[in-house]
Amino acid sequence: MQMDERKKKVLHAIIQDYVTTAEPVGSRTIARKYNLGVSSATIRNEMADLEEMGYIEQPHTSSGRVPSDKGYRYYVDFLMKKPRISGSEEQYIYIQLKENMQHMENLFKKTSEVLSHLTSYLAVAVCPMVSESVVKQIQLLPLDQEKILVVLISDKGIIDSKVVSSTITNDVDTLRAISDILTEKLRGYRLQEINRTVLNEIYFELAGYKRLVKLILEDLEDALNNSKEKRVFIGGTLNILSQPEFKDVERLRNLLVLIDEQSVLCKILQETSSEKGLTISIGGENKYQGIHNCSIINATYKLDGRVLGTVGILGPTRMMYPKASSMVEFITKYLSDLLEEHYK
Amino acid sequence: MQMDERKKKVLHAIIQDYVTTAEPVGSRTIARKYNLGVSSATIRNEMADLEEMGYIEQPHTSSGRVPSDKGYRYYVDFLMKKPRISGSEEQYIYIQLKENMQHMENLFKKTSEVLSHLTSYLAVAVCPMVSESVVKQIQLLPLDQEKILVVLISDKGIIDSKVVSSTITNDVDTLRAISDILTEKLRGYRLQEINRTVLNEIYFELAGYKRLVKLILEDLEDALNNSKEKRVFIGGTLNILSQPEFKDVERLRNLLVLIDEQSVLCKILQETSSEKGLTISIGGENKYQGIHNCSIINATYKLDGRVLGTVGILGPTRMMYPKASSMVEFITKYLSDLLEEHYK
DNA sequence: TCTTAGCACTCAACGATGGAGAGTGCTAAC
DNA sequence: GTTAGCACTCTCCATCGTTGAGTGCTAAGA
Repeated sequence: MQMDERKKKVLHAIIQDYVTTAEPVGSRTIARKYNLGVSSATIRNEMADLEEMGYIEQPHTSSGRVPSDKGYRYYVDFLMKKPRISGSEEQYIYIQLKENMQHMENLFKKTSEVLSHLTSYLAVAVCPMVSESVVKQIQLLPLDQEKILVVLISDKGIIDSKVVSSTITNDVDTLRAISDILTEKLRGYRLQEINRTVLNEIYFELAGYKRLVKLILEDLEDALNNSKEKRVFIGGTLNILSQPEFKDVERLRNLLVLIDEQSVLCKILQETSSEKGLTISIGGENKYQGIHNCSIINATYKLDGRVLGTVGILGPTRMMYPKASSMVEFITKYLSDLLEEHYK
Repeated sequence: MQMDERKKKVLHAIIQDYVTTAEPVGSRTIARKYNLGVSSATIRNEMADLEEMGYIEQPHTSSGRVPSDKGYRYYVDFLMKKPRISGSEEQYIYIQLKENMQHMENLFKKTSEVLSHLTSYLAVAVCPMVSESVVKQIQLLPLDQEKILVVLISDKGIIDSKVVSSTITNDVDTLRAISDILTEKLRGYRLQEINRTVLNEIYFELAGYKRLVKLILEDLEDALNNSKEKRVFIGGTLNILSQPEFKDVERLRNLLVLIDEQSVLCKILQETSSEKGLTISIGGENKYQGIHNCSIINATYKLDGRVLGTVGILGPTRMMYPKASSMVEFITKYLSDLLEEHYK
């Protein structure tokens, strides 16, 4: 069977209607609300065809039709038009994000808030991974007799600070000297690139402070390992409660588990995203079982051509794809611009 | 009417049964399961009395009884015995918390996780307020041509670091000099005590860097203001989904709003807690409307005799008060010990 | 050949009906 | 003061029409 113009229009109408009402759509509704110039009987025939082709489904005989994953996929790929986002929304994004440029974490926290607020879905923003950062400076500060503060500064201003206990020294000048050597040796490396050779050099030069250096390097490694779970921000948890598909507590649980275990969510987002712009995963296309009735729209932001992280939206399969897509696209583009401007 | 021994036993039995089953308790159930040595008819008479006194309620004629807020209050005040927590639980707490002593934030995050895990309710841990901290050191580090990193170190190792833009200077030695002056002037003050006089002194001594100093002091103030919302950790969100009282999405929403707006939750906890140990607020005793069907058990932890913060449990009014109380009490006591040991 | 009006059919949703069961209050006997 | 017995109440649950939205099919019309 072929997908002719009228079938496309009918499919489009069904999806539009279903997305707003969340109720199965009948042939009469289509004939009345979307004037395609034909009667409900004709629509009925088209719908039977669309069902045969797998684009729509019938929850039970004698109910209206509901789009299938395949139907949404066709819609997303060929039918929908991404709207330009409105001037006021644009302004809102500009203001909110610019205000929070200072701290990387605040920036992405705000991003998730803004995105969820503008779309009424769940929004997820993944901070740039520490492992992608380039070491800029390491500074040791004496806290008191036995404690030293280690501050790690990266090119993107990501800072990890940690208190390390050491009885070896707390002399300001000694610590400064150690800081300088560490900085000199490690500057310019990405955290994940730091290798045996460099470490050996450091151990050699700072032979007298081996224990202390070891603690500091362990700290670095910790920062690497912990970074993943720490750096996911989720906004709009409450929004999902308004969606009729989550009126059922058991379904809700699936999602809340994800929110609770941020690392899983992060992984899903990372895996889904592709290098080139916007990605949309619909229902069963998602690998993770728990979100087979959800869709994810996400996009990556970049600095210097390198992909730094992902921002996305998670909502029911019955989602306002055009608006959500525009939002995600716009916000990641703007994030890239901001980062470029600020850290270049 | 008087509260005699048998009435106490009946009330105790009703509460015990209702807490485990979540179903209204009938006279026969009491007579069968809790051998009080009398028949169901006698229990029935006692229950009628207890209802008249306001300790129990009947959802509708011909259903069993349910404890009222007043009933729980009587139970908590006079009937329940707080159990000693088990050795394995004790060990679990010791290990989990000790492992996370390094970072204040990790410690309290873990506290909320441990507490929620051991009780199956929602657990909330409030980090020591920054405003209670005493300034120990302020350090300025040059990041690049235009940016300076401000690190604030307090007596309890709480650190706030922020990037400040300034074109005035980025000379290492100048910054060090400024750091020293700031540290000297502010050391020993609690953040909330920093007053006009001190600030004027600082402005006077650092007249040439007024703009920079102003930025830094604004940073301090920010740290103060933001600290509240940042420093609440909530564990066990998923636990509440298992409670039958939250099978209804609308009720659930009330709680999730609280979790989303952590500042409110924090405030509730602060207001509820009293100086002297454990506090229990039952149902309607809570001021906040949204949790009139919840109870809060919380206690404060201290350092040096000063109350630093609060740790608590939030669950349905139908709660395992004895176990939860013991847990909260034990964990706050242990937190106090840990802090004493570590920061004294 | 495509479109449409008409009609019989299906099925979820809703409300009414009527036991079954759990629990109560009251009374009278112990 | 306690208890057995009994009538009564009310929720819960399953059953059963009724209603209404929607379908598929057929036959007539363009």
